[in-house]
Amino acid sequence: MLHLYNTLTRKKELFESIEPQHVGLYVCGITVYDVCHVGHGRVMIVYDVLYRHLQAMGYMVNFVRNITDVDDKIIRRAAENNLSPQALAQQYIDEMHADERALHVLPPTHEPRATDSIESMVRIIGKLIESGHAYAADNGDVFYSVSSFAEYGKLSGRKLADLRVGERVAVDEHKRDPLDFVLWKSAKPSEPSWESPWGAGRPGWHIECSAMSMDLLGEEFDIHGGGMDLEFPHHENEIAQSEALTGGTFARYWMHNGLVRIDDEKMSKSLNNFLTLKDVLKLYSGEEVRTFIIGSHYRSPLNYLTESLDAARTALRRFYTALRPHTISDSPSDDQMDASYVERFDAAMNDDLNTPEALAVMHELTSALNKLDDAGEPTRLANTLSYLGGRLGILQMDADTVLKGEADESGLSDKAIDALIEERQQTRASKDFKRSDEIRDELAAGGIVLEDAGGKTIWRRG
RNA sequence: GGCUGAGUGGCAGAGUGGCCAUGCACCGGAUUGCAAAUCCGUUUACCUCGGUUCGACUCCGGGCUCAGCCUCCA
Repeated sequence: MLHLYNTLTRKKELFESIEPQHVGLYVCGITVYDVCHVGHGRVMIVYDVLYRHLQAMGYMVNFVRNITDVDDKIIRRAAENNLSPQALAQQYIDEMHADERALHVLPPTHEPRATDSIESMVRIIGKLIESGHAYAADNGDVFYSVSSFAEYGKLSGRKLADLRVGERVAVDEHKRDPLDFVLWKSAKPSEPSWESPWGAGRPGWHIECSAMSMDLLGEEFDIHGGGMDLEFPHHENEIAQSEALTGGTFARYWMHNGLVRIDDEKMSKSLNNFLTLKDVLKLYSGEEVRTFIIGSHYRSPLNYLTESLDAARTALRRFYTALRPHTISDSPSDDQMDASYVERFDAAMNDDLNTPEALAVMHELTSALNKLDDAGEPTRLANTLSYLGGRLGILQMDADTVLKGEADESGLSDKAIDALIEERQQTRASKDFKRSDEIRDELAAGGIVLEDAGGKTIWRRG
């Protein structure tokens, strides 16, 4: 019984899919004119967790996450770098995929590019003009007429009269109403363009999501997600275009994730205070970043704090330390797991993806696992912990490998460490504790921590 | 100005009308040659003012503060 908070109704609602056992999910992806920042990482991870949870519930999920590969900023950046817009976009698409892999984000079912759906956009725009919802200006731009759609504002809860038009941005003289937005932009000579009944041009931003989602999910689908900053105007405009076109409902459930802050200030490209995923991934593993992000609820603002990233690192170390001595089944059956923890985990996830609560269940499970001796069937709990980690996209690596980490260039090799540990064992056996402690200090200076357990010594980095 | 949403212990962060979140940090203890890891225990809380109630951090109302959107933005 999954409940999701629906921005349309401002309430948590029971999720019911249009078709039993199938879910259509559309997420606004990235405009590829620069490398991804932590905010993009949050979107990737939040909807990846939703995707995994829906699949775990038994749904066949058609997950579409688009790529915006034609846009003013792409054109400008490409010109600055003497690249074609296509080449620039491709470069950042590759970078984005590398970031996603590092964060253990599953590929969506479809990853359409705006430029592959131009025909659909032109078709939709044509129909909107026919039905009086859009008009072509004499300069070749086509605008959507906001006043033609009676329900405009229903997602973001605003009334047309309340919007502060022109306060921050000059109003385009070609618009009949200042709130009208562009569907088709006439192209300047050097820009990428496509032929249309209104002359050579390129699509506006909002229309592409309507076209791609309808192409791949149909006119009405289950869930539409994206960052909170897209709620207005982007998603409001998507609804206006799509529902004016079809006369029906566009997306049933609208989900919006909270924004990432840094030093308690909004992170954005225009403020130039954004932290790129690549920079963060130099300091923390993808799994650590992921754990940090699911450590708060997806609708809350998330402040990037070194302390919080460190806490995520410590939490993962605790999980992996508990798993380390056990042999884990890759896909454990129900009777190889402890149902009570799985139930509590599911209950948390079904409550609008309460991942912090889900992690709390995993921590309690870890405590229980650490308390058990061999007679208490610790493997069951270890399997459960590993399984639940997988549900969130973490804990899927070999514990020993993760905890040992990788030697940096100047660091001690695994072989050298093993040799020192062997020497320490001998000095300890002969009660030469002065020397054995020297060895341990030496290793500690190289970031190696020793743990003596059950007559054996194991080690980890960091 | 309009529309959203939020205010929880040293930090992060859930949740509930009356009983413990959880993790990290701190303190005490167990274990250890000493550590590490682990376990046990203790400490610190619910912005403010009213109201409802036997009882509110939890419900209702006012106030204060903060954030997002109203411009491109995930």
